[in-house]
Amino acid sequence: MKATINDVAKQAGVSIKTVSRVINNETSVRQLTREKVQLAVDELNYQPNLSARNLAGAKSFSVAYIYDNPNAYYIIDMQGGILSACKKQGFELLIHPCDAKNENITEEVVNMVKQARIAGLILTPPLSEMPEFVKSLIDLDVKVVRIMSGDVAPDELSPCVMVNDREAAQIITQHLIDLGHKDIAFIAGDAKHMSTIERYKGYRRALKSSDIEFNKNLVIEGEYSFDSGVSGAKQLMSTESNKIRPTAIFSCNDEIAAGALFAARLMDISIPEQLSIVGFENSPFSRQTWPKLTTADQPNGQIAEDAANLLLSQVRKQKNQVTISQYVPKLIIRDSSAQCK
Amino acid sequence: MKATINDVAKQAGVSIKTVSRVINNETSVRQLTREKVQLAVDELNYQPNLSARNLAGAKSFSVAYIYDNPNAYYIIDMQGGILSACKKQGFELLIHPCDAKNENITEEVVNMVKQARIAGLILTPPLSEMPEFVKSLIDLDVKVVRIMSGDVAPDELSPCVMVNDREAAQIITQHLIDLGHKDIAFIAGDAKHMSTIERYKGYRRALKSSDIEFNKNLVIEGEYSFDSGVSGAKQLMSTESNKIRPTAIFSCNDEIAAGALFAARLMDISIPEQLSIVGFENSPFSRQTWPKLTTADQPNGQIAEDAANLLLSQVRKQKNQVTISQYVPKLIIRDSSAQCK
DNA sequence: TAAAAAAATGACAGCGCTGTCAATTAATAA
DNA sequence: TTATTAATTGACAGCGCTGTCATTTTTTTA
Repeated sequence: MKATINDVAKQAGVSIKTVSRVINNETSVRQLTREKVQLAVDELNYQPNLSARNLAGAKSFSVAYIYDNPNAYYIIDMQGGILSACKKQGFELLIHPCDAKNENITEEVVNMVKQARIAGLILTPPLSEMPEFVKSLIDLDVKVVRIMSGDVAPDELSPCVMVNDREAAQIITQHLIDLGHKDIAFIAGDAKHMSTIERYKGYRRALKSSDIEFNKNLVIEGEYSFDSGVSGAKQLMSTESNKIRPTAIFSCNDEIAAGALFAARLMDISIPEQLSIVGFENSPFSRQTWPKLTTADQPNGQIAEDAANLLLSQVRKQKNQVTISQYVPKLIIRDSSAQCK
Repeated sequence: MKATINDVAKQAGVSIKTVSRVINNETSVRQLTREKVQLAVDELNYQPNLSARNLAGAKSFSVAYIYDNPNAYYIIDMQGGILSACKKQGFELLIHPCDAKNENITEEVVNMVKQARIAGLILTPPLSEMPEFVKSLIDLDVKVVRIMSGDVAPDELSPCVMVNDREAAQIITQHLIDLGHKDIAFIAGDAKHMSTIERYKGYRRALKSSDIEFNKNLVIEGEYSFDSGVSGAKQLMSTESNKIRPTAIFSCNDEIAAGALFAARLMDISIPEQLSIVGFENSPFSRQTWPKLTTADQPNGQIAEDAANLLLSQVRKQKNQVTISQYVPKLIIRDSSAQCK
C-alpha cells in the first residue's frame, strides 16, 4: 500500500525521527544522511500523511481561505492561486465562504479555525478590512495574510499583499482625460470597501493633476453590482435635471460598468460615441459586453499565490518575511472608451 | 483547551469507546447511555478531531470536489452546495480544479485521492462523463457521486444526480414555437458534453412535436464560450448566403447567448424585435445582458447539496441509497424572446 | 431458577507522525 | 592524545481517535 515513514526509515537505514527531520527540512542532519533519506523518499514515492502530521505535531498543515465576495470570477482566481502555492508545499486548503454582515461571523470563523486546527488564513476584502475581526483571528495563534487595497499596509496586524487601486484608478482616469474628457463621472462601489475609497482617490488625483475642476454632482454612491451601475448611469444621464451630463463614466468595477452600459442602451445613448464607460477588474465579462470594456487588469491568481506563499513561509517559521508585495492593475484599452467630441 | 473524547468520557462516566460509538451513531448503545453522552458532548461543546479520526479509522472524513469547468458561477454554486452538506455532517471538503484534456489527469487525481485519503468524490461534467476516468477512481475504493445530464443514469458505476436538460430544452424551444417561431436555430456547446447532446435532443423533439421541419443548416457546432456565440450567430445571420435566416436562436448556454447578442449588435439586428435569442443556465450574467436573457434555470446549489448528501450517506454506509434525483431546469422568460413577426 | 444467548460496554493496541530527551558520533580545544 | 563541546541520531511516548476482542450486563430460553 502507501509507504509510511517506517518504510522510508527502513529503506534508508535510519530512524524514523531522522526521516521526519529530512522531510521537515530541519537543520542538523548530515548532508550524506539527508541524501540517503531523500533517495528512499523518492524511490518509495513517499508522501507524509497529513492527518498524522496534524495530529502529532504542534503545527498543522492546513490553511484556509475565508471570503465573502459575490464575485465568482474573483473567488475562483483566488482559490486557484492559493491552491497552486499550497500544493507545491504540501499544505491542504480549506475554503470557507461566509457572510461579512453576519453578526456572529467572528465566532463562526473562530470555531472553524479551532475545529480544523488551521495554521494560517488568507483574507480578502471585505473581511481583510475588518480590523476587529482580523484581530480576534490573530489572537487565536493562527498566521494571517491579508490582501488589501492600497499602497502600504494600514497596520501591523499581519503581512499584506497590497493592490494599488489608487494608482490604477489614476491611470485609467488619465486615459479618459487624454481622450479629451473633462466631465468624468464616478460610480462608486460599496462605500465601506477600501477599494472604492482608493479608486475614488485615484480618480480625484487624476482630475487634479490635469487641473480639471471636481464636480461632486458627477459622483454617484453605489455598490459593487450591476443594478448599481444601471441606476447610477440613469441618474447621471437623465435629461430632466439641468445638471451637467458627463461625457465619460468611471465605474468602480466591471459589473457596475456593465450596468451603466445597460442603462445607456435603455436611454439610447451610444457607447463610446456619446459616452465613454470604463470598468475595473478585467473580469471575463468585461470582454463580453457590447462594446467590450476598457478596464484595469488585476492579476488575481498571481496575487493570491503570492499571498499564499507569504502565509506558508510564516507558518513554517522560515522567516518572518515582512516583504509586502504591491501590485498595480494595468490599463486595458478596449472599445468602450473613445475620444471626446 | 479544546475538549477531547477523554473529557467527554470522564464527564459522562463512560469509556471513550462508548463516546466514540455515540458520535458515530453506532447501534448497540443503550438509549440512556446515549443521552448521557450526548449531554456531555453538548456541555463541553465537543467536536471530534478530524485528523485523529482520519488517522485511526478505516474510513476518512474528507471528500473532494474535482472539476474542470471554466464557468466560475457554476463552480461557486457547486462548492457552496457541497460545503453546506459537508458542514452539517462534519466532513471536510477539498477542492481540486483540473484540466480534463490533460493526459495524466487520471494519474493526477488518483494520486491526490490516495495522498489525502479521500472517502468520496463529487464529479461534474465534463469529468463525470468520462467513464474510464470514473472507473479508475471507483477502483480506488472511494465512493463517487456524479452530476450528469439526462433523465436516467447511463451506467451503474455510481449514484448520479441527473439534470434533465432534454426536457428543459424542449420546454424552452416550445416557448419559441409558441411565440410563432418556425426557423429556430441551435448553437451547440462542446459536442462531447452530454448537456449539449441532451439539449439538442430536446430541441429536436420540440420541433417534431409541433411538426416543424428540421433544417440542419440552422444547427451550428460550437463550444460553451462567448466567442462561439459570436461566430455562430454571425454565420446564421449572414446575408451573403441564400440560406434561410432564423427568427430565433436557441443557444446552448447563457455565455453563447451573450455572444449571439453581441453578434446581433454588430450586425445591427435588434433583439428581440428581429431575432429572439434564448440561453440556458440562468447564470448571473443572463440578467446583465441587453436585453436580459430568456433562459432555463438550474438550481445548481441545490443539486450540489443533493449530490453531497448522497455521497455522504454512501460514505457512512448508512444505506446504499440508489435514489437518483432528477432536476428539470425551469423556463425563465425575460426580454430576449418575443413574438415572431 | 439456572443456563444460554444476545446486547452493551470497556481495555488496549495502534494509525503515522512529531516532540522530548537521552545516546552516540564528530569536531574542537586543551 | 585526551577532554570538552557541539552536532547528529535514535528511543520512546503520545497526539485523539477507531478497531478488535474480551468482559460485563441484560434478556431470553429451558
